[in-house]
Amino acid sequence: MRTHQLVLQWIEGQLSSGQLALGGRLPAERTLAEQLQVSRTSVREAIRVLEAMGVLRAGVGSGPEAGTVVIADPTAALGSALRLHVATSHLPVKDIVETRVLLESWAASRASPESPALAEAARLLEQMDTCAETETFLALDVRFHLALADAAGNAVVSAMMGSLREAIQDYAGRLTGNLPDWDATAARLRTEHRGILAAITTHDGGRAAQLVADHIEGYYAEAGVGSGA
Amino acid sequence: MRTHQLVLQWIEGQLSSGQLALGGRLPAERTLAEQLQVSRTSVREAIRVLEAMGVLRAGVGSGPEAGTVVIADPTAALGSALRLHVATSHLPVKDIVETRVLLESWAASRASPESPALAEAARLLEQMDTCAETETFLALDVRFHLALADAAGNAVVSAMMGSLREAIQDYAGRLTGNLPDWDATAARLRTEHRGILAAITTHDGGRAAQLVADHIEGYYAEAGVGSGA
DNA sequence: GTACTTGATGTGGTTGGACCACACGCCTAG
DNA sequence: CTAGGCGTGTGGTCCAACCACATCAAGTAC
Repeated sequence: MRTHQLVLQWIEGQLSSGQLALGGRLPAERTLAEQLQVSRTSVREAIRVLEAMGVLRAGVGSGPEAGTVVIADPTAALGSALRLHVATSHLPVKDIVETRVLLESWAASRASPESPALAEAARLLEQMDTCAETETFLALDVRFHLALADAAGNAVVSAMMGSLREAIQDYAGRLTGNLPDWDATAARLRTEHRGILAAITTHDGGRAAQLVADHIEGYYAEAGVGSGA
Repeated sequence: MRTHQLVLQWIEGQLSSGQLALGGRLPAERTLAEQLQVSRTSVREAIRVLEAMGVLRAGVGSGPEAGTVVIADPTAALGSALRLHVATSHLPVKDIVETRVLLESWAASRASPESPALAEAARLLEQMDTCAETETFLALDVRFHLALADAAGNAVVSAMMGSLREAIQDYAGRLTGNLPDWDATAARLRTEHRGILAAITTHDGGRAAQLVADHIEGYYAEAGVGSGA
């Protein structure tokens, strides 16, 4: 057992037992090193790993923002992991898109019309109507789809959706340049978004799922996947 | 930008550009530190992160097994990340099981009867028939379900399935103790497994998906979820 | 009395150097 | 030709020191 793994186990134990909860602060690195009878180096390596997994956040200085505190950002961990494995060409982009369709369709079919996340999605749609710049539109589009996923009320699906999005963010951004007529595409996206929202609010989960699948696959098809770009 | 993140970027760049591929070896820590003009500590922190994400594997000593080599184990990264966030009570086990049902049902509906993974699944079923010990049976059961997921041919879904399984492994193991009659349960599981495999080989994806969903949910229901255990 | 300056304190961030355990492969003694 | 030992290179660990930063308290000027 390597030393930093010992520290990892200790911290995970503190988390499991509830002695270290969300928002809680880890002892200072030097203090923790002395407590566990290991070097500060090993403590830092463990903290780095947990930081990469979205469990901790390290802040320098003094005061409430400083120190190493417990956060909960599953998306960060899954996202960078997926991105890295895409970089090694061992997770095809095709599979990521396919998985996203699967998760988001399911989320749409399960989304509750009364969910606050769905209200947020509706607000985002309104903002997209009065939005001219492509970049802003795309940012709102991302948030709309994430809100849609949240509306299903499954934290794991939400986290995975967010991480999938993050993993192919650069890729999707490049695709936008392939579109022949952005204004026409944006108009179509707006219409489809409204259709999805309408299907959910009328409790037609099956139709919502189908619309989401068509929406995503249609975009990637138009933006060049499969057409040589 | 913190120093170790610089190293992370460099390595990710090498991976993206293909100059560092699966099985390739990273320069020695001391060498890399000199190349990038950073301390060995920072290099090591970056390597730790990538190791936790299943991208690198560090080995001491000399020879082919030594050094820091590129691997591809997306499951490890996603699994430990999910497990940690379950520990912080921010990913309910219920959501994990629900997601597993979703992914595995989809995989069953998409599984190709000619897939090598499906043949592997069939072999595992035969072994389970001639298996007496509970522990061995459960180990084979895990491998059967993972093989089922692989048969869909989507690397992302496979990785996520594996990581979900890993994240709740301890939890599921504890559940087994709640079963009133293990032999009866094992017999039922065997029958259901065969039914799933039969549905796939007869190209009845819809039925396979439904059987998988019933199979998983039935097990958790019997083992105590929702019945106070 | 109030407002500003200044220093003490504590945090993570980074570095260089040192030593250890390990595994391989050469090289020598038999 | 064989068997053992030693050199070399790898990651693993630890230490001591220094830096940058943020806060807070004491002190000072007004």
